[in-house]
Amino acid sequence: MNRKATALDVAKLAGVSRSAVSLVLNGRGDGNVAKESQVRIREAAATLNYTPNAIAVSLRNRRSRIIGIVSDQVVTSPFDGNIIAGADAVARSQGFVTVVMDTELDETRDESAVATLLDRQVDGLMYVTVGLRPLHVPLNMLRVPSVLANCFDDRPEAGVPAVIPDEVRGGREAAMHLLGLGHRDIAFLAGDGVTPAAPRRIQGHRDAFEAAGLPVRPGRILEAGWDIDAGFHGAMKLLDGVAAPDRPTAIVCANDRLAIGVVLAANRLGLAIPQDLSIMGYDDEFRIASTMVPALTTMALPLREMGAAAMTGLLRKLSEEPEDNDDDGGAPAGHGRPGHTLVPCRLVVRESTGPVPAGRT
Amino acid sequence: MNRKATALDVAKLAGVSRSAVSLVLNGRGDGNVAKESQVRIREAAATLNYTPNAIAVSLRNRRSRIIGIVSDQVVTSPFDGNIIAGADAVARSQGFVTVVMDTELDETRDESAVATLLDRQVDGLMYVTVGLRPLHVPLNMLRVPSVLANCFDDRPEAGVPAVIPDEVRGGREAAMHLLGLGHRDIAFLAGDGVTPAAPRRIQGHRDAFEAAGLPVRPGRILEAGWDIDAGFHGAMKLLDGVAAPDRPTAIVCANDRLAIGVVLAANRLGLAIPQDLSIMGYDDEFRIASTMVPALTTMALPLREMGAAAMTGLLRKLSEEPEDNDDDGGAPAGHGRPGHTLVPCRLVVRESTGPVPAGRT
DNA sequence: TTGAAAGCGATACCAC
DNA sequence: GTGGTATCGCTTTCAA
Repeated sequence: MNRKATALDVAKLAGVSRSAVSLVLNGRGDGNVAKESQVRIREAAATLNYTPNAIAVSLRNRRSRIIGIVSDQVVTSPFDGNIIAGADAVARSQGFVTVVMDTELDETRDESAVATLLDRQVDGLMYVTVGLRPLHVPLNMLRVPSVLANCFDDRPEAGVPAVIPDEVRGGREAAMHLLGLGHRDIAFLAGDGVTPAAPRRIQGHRDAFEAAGLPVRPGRILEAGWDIDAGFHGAMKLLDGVAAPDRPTAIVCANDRLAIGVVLAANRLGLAIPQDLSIMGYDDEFRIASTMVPALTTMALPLREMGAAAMTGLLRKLSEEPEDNDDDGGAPAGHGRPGHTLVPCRLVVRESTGPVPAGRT
Repeated sequence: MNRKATALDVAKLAGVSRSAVSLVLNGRGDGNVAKESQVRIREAAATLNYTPNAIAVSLRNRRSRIIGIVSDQVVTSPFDGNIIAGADAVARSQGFVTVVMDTELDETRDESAVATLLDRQVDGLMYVTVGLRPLHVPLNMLRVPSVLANCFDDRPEAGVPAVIPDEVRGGREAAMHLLGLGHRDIAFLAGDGVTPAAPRRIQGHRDAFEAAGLPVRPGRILEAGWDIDAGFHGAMKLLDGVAAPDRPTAIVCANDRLAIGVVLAANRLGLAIPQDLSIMGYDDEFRIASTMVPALTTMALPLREMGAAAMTGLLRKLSEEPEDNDDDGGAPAGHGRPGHTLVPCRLVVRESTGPVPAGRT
């Protein structure tokens, strides 16, 4: 195989001009090019294994059919990769290609990543983060249609639409699951107050109790961190040396890793799960929640759906305003703050939750 | 901000020709353009916020300074993302940009991903996989300089250099760590026989025993899978209902998730770690191994280094053969099979391993 | 129905 | 030292 064939090669082989080749291969042959020539052109293209040079096409058309994705650390961390998967699937299905640049959480690289992508003539941009968080949107993102996935503009007027999980509802439904199993004393191991996910999940938790007309016992909401050891120590604080009637009968964790820590603590204290203690995770982390012993009941983040929704909205905007710039950004479907699309989480019931122990209802 | 400035805009503003602009901005001004003009050109470029259109440059130069990375599922899975991080860091440091396409393990997308990247004029290609494995190299990869990271050509003549972890040595050093602590009865929970990582780690394990002149007890090597539940059940098989003298005093796991399962089993059986049982993981999975309770001693995969080594080799090849094609592929540094660069793993000692229990030496 | 020609934006050669 | 011009590969308009 030598250098790639060009449209000119195809034209020569088919005995026509470059224009004819272009027309036919872009589906605008009928009515412009003789049927016979069309066949010859297609044959020639096939034998030469011709695919148009995307660079030249981009230069000519001033559009590249590339969507640039800036990731804060989605690529390099173990989390949330499925947002990109969902986005990419939608893009591909519409003939777009995604290009991912990861800044590894270095905010000084934000603008340069966007600039690089813009220099490559991306038609649109998407910013994806690990974990829900406010984002200082790179200024240059406003130059092309853009969307945020798992993050939202930290400036009030929010010009860029955001697709985020409905964390409040997730927290609420997690609590409702346990409430429905008869639990009344439920603890919540939160992450930290820094990222907005934990507070929202807690908010939902409180909402559920309020709706049920039940009180949340004081000291039952612990800011613990996000990792296994944090879950372990949080659980020990709640359970170790505490008489049974004063122990929570269920613990909701702000993620699955915390839940692992809680299970480790329960094991060490000789508490059976879910007979003595129900445990819930959050995230449905891949091959963690489902393979834990016992398998974790958890609230699955709608990562794929978020990515797909964000990309769908972006591509819609692209096709609406083929060449223009700043539209007034009509609010996309969904509720919550304008410009924020909330995607619901999914309750996944497995083995780590069960009915409240007898005598604790 | 309107449309981007072009070289022509800069030229006009500075009162010179496009050629001068091009020369100056590419550092070839001295000796070609008057000092004075140079200053004016730079000023004009700055005020217009000019950056060259990368698409146009690529078309003209027939090189894009883009390295295409095809990932089997590195982006979308939680694993091995740091290979890409390491590769990207090296590429960026040399003025290259990486573009990642993830096939989500769909091999039918391999060729089309490569083709898409080739159409975009990538200067080189890298294929990255989750977990060490043989790869049926997409034919089109041979059209530009390429490299494999964490995988290797499944055809013997291996035209494409590969950078992979030294799994045999990793397994050996893991065993040596435990041997050094006095353990003599060490079990190995392997993944599956399908992926080459587990067999190689086992090989290293056996090598260490042989070098120490010690036997590996029969039944001590279990093919278990890769997940938490597999580790749990494997450990139960080794430990549950077995009299102390017949229990292994240490268990090496083929990854950290298995180790979590083993810890869960040990907890349930009332075995203290590491007093009664030492446990080792493998991978040093991010925020898993280090936050386990107890924190896991493990063999860290050199992901970043692998990515960096692969990219370094690729860029070197690019600069050596600026425009040509097929070189005869001199073997890169490293040992093992020619064209395979082995990167050593790193032993990380934490709390889950300790001296052999008294009486079991 | 077809082909010639004008760009898209930048680079590099070659006269001046 | 400088600016005109061909070229990269493709699309699209406009005459013939």
